Formats: sequence, structure tokens, C-alpha cells
Amino acid sequence: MVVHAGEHLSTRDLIINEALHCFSEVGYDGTSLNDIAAGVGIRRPSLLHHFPSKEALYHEAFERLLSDWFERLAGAIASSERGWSKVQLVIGAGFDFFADNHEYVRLMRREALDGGAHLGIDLAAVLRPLWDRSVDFFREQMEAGVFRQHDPEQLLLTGYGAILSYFSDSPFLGGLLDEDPLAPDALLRRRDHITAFFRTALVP
Amino acid sequence: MVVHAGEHLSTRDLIINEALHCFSEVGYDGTSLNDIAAGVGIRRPSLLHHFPSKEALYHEAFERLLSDWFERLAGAIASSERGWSKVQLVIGAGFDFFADNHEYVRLMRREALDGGAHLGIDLAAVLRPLWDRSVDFFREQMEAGVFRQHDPEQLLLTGYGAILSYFSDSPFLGGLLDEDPLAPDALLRRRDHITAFFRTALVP
DNA sequence: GCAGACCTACCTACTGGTCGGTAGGTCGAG
DNA sequence: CTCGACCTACCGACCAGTAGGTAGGTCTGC
Repeated sequence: MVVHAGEHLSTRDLIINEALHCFSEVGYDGTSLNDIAAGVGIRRPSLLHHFPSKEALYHEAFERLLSDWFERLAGAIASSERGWSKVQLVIGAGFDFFADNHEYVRLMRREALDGGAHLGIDLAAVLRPLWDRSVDFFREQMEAGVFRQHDPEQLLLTGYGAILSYFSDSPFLGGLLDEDPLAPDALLRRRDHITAFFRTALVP
Repeated sequence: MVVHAGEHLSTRDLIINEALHCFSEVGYDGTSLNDIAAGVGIRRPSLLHHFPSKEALYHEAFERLLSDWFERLAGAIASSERGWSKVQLVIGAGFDFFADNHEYVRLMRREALDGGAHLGIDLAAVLRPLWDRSVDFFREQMEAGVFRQHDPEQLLLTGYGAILSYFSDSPFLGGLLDEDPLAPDALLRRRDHITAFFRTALVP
């Protein structure tokens, strides 16, 4: 997983963390291997001793981030809850993960923007099973009358945009609002709103 | 405004259109002046005869796009409608503009991702007045009992994410769904869903 | 003749990546 | 304990390629 604390980190891990930071902040093209190496405190050739190429480094860093995210969501998804409480659980888990890793949400968004095309992983293919399961879940619950009728895919798209955008665009939103969107109480308010908003839309 | 058709365009306009295309597709760093020049059918120094620098070109292209967007929304915003029909009008105008210019939505998103920091315009500052007016509008209508009670800013944030993300992330979403998100009937379905979704959330 | 649009040729800065080499540690053989 | 073989981690110097940008010349229409 993404190692956060500052102890006993191998150079490899330091590089990956710094790479995630740079790639998130200024994108793939905007990041030079020199930047990453400097952030770790080594030179570029030393970095390339640990990773064969820039693309390989990106690939590994992104994959680590993705598996982190999956791991974090797994519990909520696998839970045997049904109906609204399950949705609430998953929304909460997703939101909290993004809040804890808000820096890296921008990396995911960049990847989505470019369709994951030019670099490594096919994000859509990886997420597809999860997506399909969610669609099925909503369809079931709607047919059972537990939720109001909506197009399940459209509903998920809306949720996706509502949660992700808040974090990915936080540098921009900070200028639109009067407070830091990532401040604890702002996060709490956002979390509450999204939950309440979808509750009113779903629960009859 | 952004000139779409292919007649009587000055080289300047051709450059700006091609620049918007490239910047949207692969971002600022991912676009070279050679790419743009080649798209227009001239050489790079000739391009730099019309614009003093890459950044200046980006600035002008983006500003043109932004003023287009304002112009398009102005009618809907200035309308004297109140309540839900006004919201419907603005949502519709925004959605349709994005649909017509889906390519450029990705440019706006890139700008939001980077907080507009490193290039030219402070997007947030430009949009701020519009934002504040919208917040006030919702607050009024809620207090008047026309709309259900929500946090107006949170509501706008959700709408922002729900509409914009669909277009900006369409390359990614195409892999998640079974159809092209930008196909006419897919667009229609998205438009209907967003409208209906916010109607249920707002109209008591 | 002149001005604008365009070109080729060139510059510097920086990119990702390779090369050869070195400091320091670990190992097993004698 | 010592010696040499081997290893990982790191470095400076260098490479080819490309970036944005400039200088100076040519061509065309007024």
C-alpha cells in the first residue's frame, strides 16, 4: 500500500511516494525524472537503477494506488448490508479514502481525462466488474421497491462526478468558495450533503 | 467566438482552433507548437509570427473559449424565470453547450485540476460572480419554500461534478459503459437523468 | 518599395536514458 | 582474520532527441 509515515522506507518506496506526489500535482508530462529524484534526494541515474523507465515507474505507482483503493473499498462492498445502509457504507468508504488521499485523486482524474490510453493500465477495464456489480445492485433494489426508480448507470455516473470532482478540482474550488475545500469541517459538510442528497433521491 | 465551420478563417483563427483541439486532447505540456503548426499546415516559426509565445497562445485560446461559454449561458441566466423552470433552463443551456463543445470541456477540466495556477487566467475569479449569484438564487428560493432545503453551495458542487465529469471523462466512461457516452441518444438520456434527478431533489 | 506571411537554419535548455566507475557491504575460501 | 569475488546503491558525464524561441531571408499582394 501507499506508505505514508516517514520511517524505514526503502528508496524504492520513497521514489514511488514522490512519483505519486509529482504525477498528481503536475501530471505525467509535467513531471521530469529529475524532479522525482531531487524529491527523494538522489540523482536521476540512481532512480533509473530502481525502475527501468519513467513509464514503468508510473505504471507501478499507479497500480499501487489502485490496489490501495480496492483494498479500502473491499470491506464496504463485501458487506452483507442491503438497501440504503449499504449505499451509505460504500459512499462513506469511498469518500473517506479520497479524503485521506486527496492528493492522488487528481492523478486518477488525469488518468480518466486521457482515457488511460497512453499509459499502462486500462483503468476502465479494471473497474468494470465493480461497476457492473453496482449497476446490478441498484437495479435489484429498485425492482424490489427498496429504492426509487432511476437509471442505475446514470445514478452511478452522477455519484462518481459528485464525489470525485470535489477532490480533484479542489485547487479550483478553493477559489470559488470562501474556505479550503479540504479543511476538516468542509469535508464533513460535503460528506453529509452527498449522503443526504442521495438518500432523498433513493429512499422512497 | 470559437469558429466551427471551415470557411474564411484567418490563419490566426485556424491556429486558435487547432490549439484548443490539441490542448484539450493532450494538455498543455503534451502539446508542442510543432503539433499545432502541423495541424494548421504551417511551420512553427510561422505560428510564432502570430503569437508571441506558447503561453500567450494558450491564454488567448482559453479566454476565447471562456467568453463563448459565458455568452451561451448569459441568456438562460438573465431570464426572468423563477423556481424550477429557471434551473431547468440553466442546466439545459449548460449541458447543451458542453455537448456541442465536449472536446473543450476537457480543457476546462485540466485547468480546474491545476487550479489555473500555472497558466494565465484565474478561472475561479472569473466564475466567482456567477457562482455567488447562483448561490443567492438557490438560497432565496429555498427560503421562499419553492425548493427543498439544501446547502446551496453543496448543491451547486454536485451539479458541477455531475455535468462536467460526464463530458470530461468520456474517454474513460466509454470503457465503463457499453456505448459511446457522446452518442446522441446517450446524451439525451444523460440530460434527462440530470434534470429529473435535480427535480426530485429540489421540487417539494 | 513595402509590409505581412511564411520559410529554413539555428540556438539554448532540458528530456529520458545509457555508460563506466566507485564506495561500501556481504560472502566463502584459505 | 584476511583476501578476493560479488553485490547493491549511487554518481558524473555523456548521448540523441525534442522543446520553445530567434535571426534572417524569400515570396506575394498592395
